[in-house]
Amino acid sequence: MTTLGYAILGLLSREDLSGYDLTQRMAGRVGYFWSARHSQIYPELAKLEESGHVTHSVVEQTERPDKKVYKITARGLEDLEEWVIRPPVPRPVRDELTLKAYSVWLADKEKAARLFREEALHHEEQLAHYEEIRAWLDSEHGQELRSPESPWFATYATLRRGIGYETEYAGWCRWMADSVERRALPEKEGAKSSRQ
Amino acid sequence: MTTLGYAILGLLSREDLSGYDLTQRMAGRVGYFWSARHSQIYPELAKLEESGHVTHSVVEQTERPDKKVYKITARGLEDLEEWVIRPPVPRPVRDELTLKAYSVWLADKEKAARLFREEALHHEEQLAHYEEIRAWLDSEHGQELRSPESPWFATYATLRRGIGYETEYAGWCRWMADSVERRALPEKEGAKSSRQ
DNA sequence: TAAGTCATGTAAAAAGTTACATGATTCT
DNA sequence: AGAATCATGTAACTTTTTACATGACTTA
Repeated sequence: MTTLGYAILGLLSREDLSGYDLTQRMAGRVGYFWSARHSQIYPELAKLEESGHVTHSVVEQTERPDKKVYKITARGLEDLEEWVIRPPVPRPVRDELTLKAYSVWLADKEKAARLFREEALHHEEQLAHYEEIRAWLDSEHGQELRSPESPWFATYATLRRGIGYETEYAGWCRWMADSVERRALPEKEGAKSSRQ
Repeated sequence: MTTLGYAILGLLSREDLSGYDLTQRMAGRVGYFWSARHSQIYPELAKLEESGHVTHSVVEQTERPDKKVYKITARGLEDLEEWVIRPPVPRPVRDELTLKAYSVWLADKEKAARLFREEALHHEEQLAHYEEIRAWLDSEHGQELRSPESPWFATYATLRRGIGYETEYAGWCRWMADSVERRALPEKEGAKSSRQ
């Protein structure tokens, strides 16, 4: 099974969902660390059904088009559980902005600084968004967040990863912008700021 | 042009290289944030030559097979410079371990802790490797590291990103391992450690 | 009435990985 | 003698993105 298959099972282990619902979840939530378009999701659901990992039932609606609601099977849950603790095959990181940084010595410094400031803003916005979710999670599911058996703990765990990732990325972007303008702080200070 | 094309131009802007050399660089160095196999590199070089971004000359060798050494053209340098300051189209992040974390509530907690400890080790090893390179860079090119016109500054910039990334990732893995075993520190302490 | 949302698919193209293919030289 | 390195390619397959396709209902 593909990683996308497990991403779908991970969502269906929490609630029954239609292909359309899954597409929405893949844009937000899970989409922060794995994503897929509906053109990938619908065929994958068909494969998951054929292999016995999910089943579906048609839900008739009057005000909306009818929909197929998918449910994870016992087999699906088993395979998902087994996959979670299996070491992932290391995939190469691909980060275009860092690749740009590798050639930044050739570029117009003012424009480069503008680019990295702009990117820092994007990551800070994403960070603010994560912090909002964190505040909501904390107020609504405070206790469960510390219980590893709760799906809310798992949601919180991925959120923490997102917060750490964006914090580090935004800090690096700011350091880059300052550095290309030769406004870099002395070495030790610079290192501190990029790590927050 | 594809991002891979710019990755290749980024390497050729620093030195003339054969397809084989480029393949090596894509495994280390640039490979830390962009990578490609030789089966992708050779066809891409042909395209870059056709579009006038690179040229090649055959270097005859006696002790090794002859090789084609590629050189970036003025056109190639121009396009590379322009690409560096162009905002990257945001691509979705795909991180399988974080996806696993999203379903960790279903898994055997002891095995999950083992997984995250193992992954923490991998990231700590990568971090140690980066720190070695940093020490070497500092001793060999100390002054140039602060000059944004120097390729060594650009190398150092990407290295800093790698160090920040691995530091954050390893910290999160440790926090995950501790948390699934319910050995998590109180909230504020946990947050501190995951950010290093 | 036009734009947006709900809902599900298929097709074509691009990007990336794995496998196939060859051959000389060098190191163990 | 066999494994590893240097050196360059192609083919098949998988994964992902973009585009094509349709249609009902709802909101502005």
